[in-house]
Amino acid sequence: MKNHWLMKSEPDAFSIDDLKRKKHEAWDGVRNYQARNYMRDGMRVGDKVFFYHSNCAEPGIVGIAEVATDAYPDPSQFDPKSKYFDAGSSRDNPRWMLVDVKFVKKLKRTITLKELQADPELDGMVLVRKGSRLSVQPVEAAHWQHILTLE
DNA sequence: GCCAACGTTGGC
DNA sequence: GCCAACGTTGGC
Repeated sequence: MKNHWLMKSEPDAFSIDDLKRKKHEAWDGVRNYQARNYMRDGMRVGDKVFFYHSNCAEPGIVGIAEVATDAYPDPSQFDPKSKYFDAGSSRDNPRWMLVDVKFVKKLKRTITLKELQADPELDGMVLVRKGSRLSVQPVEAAHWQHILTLE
């Protein structure tokens, strides 16, 4: 049984169009343990991912991606020049893991946060929980299916 | 740009 | 182990 996920990205930094162009992307820079754990322990190659635009004029789900690799150490944690450098991590015992994702499709329209919040079918979804900031989060199968019907 | 909510750090 | 201070996320 495959799991479903949602991953947030700021479109100014990396948008669904960037993923479409590059086809494939290492999801680096996650520095939250819960999000890391989902990538490291929960994700399997082939799992589907909602691509979500955050911190922008119209936050919402804009596309679908797919987990393309197993988890491996995020290279940026070892790079002193990277803003994601973590002096507390070592190659022997890396703190941060990531997966690569690949482009599947761009939705015909943005399914906005506003409509997701207003939809009673999505009660309890991590994304719409008050104060939820997780940038990598699981999506229940029923919620996934329902959201697909909204496109 | 503001600020509420949350996670992390570090003093004690 | 508590909790205040700080930094970050992300909607608005």
